[in-house]
Amino acid sequence: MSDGPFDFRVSHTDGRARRGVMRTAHGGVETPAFMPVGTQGAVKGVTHRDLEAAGAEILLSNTYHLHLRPGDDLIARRGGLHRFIAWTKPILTDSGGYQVFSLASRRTIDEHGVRFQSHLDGSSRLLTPERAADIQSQLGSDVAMTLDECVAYPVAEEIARQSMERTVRWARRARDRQSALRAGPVEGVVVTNPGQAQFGIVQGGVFPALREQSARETVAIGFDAYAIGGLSVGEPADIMYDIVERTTAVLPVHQPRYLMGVGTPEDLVEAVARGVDLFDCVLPTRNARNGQLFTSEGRLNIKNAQFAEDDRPADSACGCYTCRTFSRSYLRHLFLAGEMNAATLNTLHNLQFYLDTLRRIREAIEFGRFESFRLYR
RNA sequence: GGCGAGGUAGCGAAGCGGUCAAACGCAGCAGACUGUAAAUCUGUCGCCCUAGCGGCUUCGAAGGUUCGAGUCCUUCCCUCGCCA
Repeated sequence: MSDGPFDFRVSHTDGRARRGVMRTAHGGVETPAFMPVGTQGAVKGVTHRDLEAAGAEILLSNTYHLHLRPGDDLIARRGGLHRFIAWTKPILTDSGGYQVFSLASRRTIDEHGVRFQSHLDGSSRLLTPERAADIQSQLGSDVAMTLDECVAYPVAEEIARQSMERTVRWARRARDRQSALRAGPVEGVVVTNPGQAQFGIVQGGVFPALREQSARETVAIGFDAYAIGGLSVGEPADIMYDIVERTTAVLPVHQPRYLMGVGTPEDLVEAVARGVDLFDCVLPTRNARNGQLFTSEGRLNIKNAQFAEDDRPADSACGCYTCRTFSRSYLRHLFLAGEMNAATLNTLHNLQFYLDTLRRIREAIEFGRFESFRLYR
């Protein structure tokens, strides 16, 4: 585990829900927290200023994508990812493990690592646990994720087992590599953030026994926090909730739990109820660009003809710039006209909705009202 | 007035005797999206319904040839271009 600035303190609990603060080399994050996804060093459609105004305290970015373009060497020469993208708050970088899943048709995998055929120029790119750690060291994110294998759903138990066991072995290698990077100079690798933390990732598909084994063995390696990966890949929600519940039960209570890639607003509430502290998801940003708005009254597809002459804001309970200023009628027009403002305004709103939801979750936990919030929000 | 090109579903545009209610694109309508190869993708898109290799009415108009016509013939109407 890190002896750097990384720290996590739980200040309140309500049932299994926890409210706390996660400290990193670039500042603190109130948890439970939602991390907007900025894969390539930017959250699509909005500025950093917008993100801060909406209350974002931490961004997620991506090892694989930044390695391919503009390259982690270039970013290291710029002084690291924070300086390069001019974001002063915490950043967590995914390892490229999700690309093992999403780019399954363009990669081969073996014990050594994953060989990708770049989607940009077709070149062959090898990502190993060590390489992913090196790249993230050069990026200098506040939290580095270990390289894992995210398997699809459904998957046979034996396949899930082999994959999970390999992910544990990879976690060990990633841990050793980060320790080496911390212990002294490593040829060809620049450490742009000495205070970088490292999270291990639990896998095991939808099989409780595999999840428990994965959690136990990953915790035994010793990380700053633990993520639950490989969920929300197509399995029913109640299965996901069940796996989350069984997994958090095995994870240390004094360290953050991060549910990767999740989810819908309801997923977030249900996961917090099961002891999760961190989330990231592309839903608010991607769906915004595709015309779907998350509101206090459910999802709303701004493209629908029923909004053509609707003068109300997207969500009357929302205080974001979009909702304070524009009508559904205008938002629909912008979207159908292909104006890029449509993507921006929709993204602004969806992120505000997500960040507000987490804010309300934190308040509810703090005041011991989480269970009623969960039921009646 | 002469010569030439052309009139196909909301628009553009294929089609050159049967498998055409009619390719394809756009527009329209609806849906999907969960550690971002996504401002993307899917379905639908003449009318009717019990929604089916179902019924009905279409391809400028009217006649005709043919077992069968959006596709061939005749006449008419209308657009566009060039020449008078």
